[in-house]
Amino acid sequence: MASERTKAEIKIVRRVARWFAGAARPLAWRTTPRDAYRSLVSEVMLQQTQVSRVLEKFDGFVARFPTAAALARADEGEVLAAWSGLGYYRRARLLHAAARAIVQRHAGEVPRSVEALCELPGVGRYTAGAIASIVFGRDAPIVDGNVARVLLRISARPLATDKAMGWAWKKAERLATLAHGRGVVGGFNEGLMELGATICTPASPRCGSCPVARLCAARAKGTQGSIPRPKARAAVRAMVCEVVVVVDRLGRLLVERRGAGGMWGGLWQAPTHEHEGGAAARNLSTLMALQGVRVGRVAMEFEHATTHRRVVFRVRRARAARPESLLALGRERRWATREEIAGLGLSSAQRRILLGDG
DNA sequence: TAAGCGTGGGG
DNA sequence: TCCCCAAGCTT
Repeated sequence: MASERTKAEIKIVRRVARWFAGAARPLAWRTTPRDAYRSLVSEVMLQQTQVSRVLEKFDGFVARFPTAAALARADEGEVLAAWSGLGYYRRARLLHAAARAIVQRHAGEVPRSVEALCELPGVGRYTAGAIASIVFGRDAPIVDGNVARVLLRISARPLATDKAMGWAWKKAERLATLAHGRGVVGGFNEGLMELGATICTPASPRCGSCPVARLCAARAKGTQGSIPRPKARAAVRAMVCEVVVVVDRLGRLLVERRGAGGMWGGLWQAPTHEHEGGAAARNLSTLMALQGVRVGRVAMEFEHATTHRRVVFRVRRARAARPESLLALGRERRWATREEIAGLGLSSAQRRILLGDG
């Protein structure tokens, strides 16, 4: 005999799955049948990233790397270039490592179990559950920001998303099992996310179009607008990037590769010196002067905001008299034409500086 | 555990 | 203009 809670949960499962069957947006990775590799790529791209941003990159990425084996064979530089502009670049390197693990440990086939998926680099509980349930129909829950928000509202729990993840996973687990028993776990899981992305949005949820509005406790109390509670704001640090765009006699530009860790890890840039600003700041123009480059006045300055930093880019231009003298110092450096630079992994700010885009 | 990691669009 | 964020993962 099902409890009242279970009866309500069964209704939620049925209505969300049925709604999604008719309301799913036709996205590039929603093929019939689903392809595990394409799902993996899309799920990693979608981590903390909006669908509209991913749509701009997904087709190009899977055209260039159509299988896990093809991705595994690629250089890391190629992968970062294909990821260029998407942000959170560590994901690209982890996805590359995941493809190599799939080739080495799973004969080139994306594994089907949550446990095996979780062992892949860059694949956590959410991504593993999404692939296991949506592609392979396994009994696995998923909780992302959308799902957490929808479940908090349905249960009228006034918590911040990040404080409610333990509760949300338990709730999602019960729901997923009920959905699995009815053969709709993938459609239910993805439907819950789709509901959060398109109807149960953070601001101004469209309850009039929601398939579970009559089962929603927050809706009944009118509190959906204040659930979830806002998260604590991340501290934002100020930073200055002193950049010199150096040109040689052939019109090529000097570029260097950033170290693997930290912000924009592994990406290419015009020679850049970062500091926190203020009186103690060393200046890249001084460093370049020591290397025989005469640096002009600031030619371009702009601000670039990230989640944790507010970065001022201060760009100077210079002409190299002895180009070879610049290559040995510090980071990996090379001279490159504009066409070559366009094919490198660049942050959006450096793309703007080096190529004038954006 | 909490901090670190990007981006461009929307309110 | 400014602040919020969006299909998280790693260390």
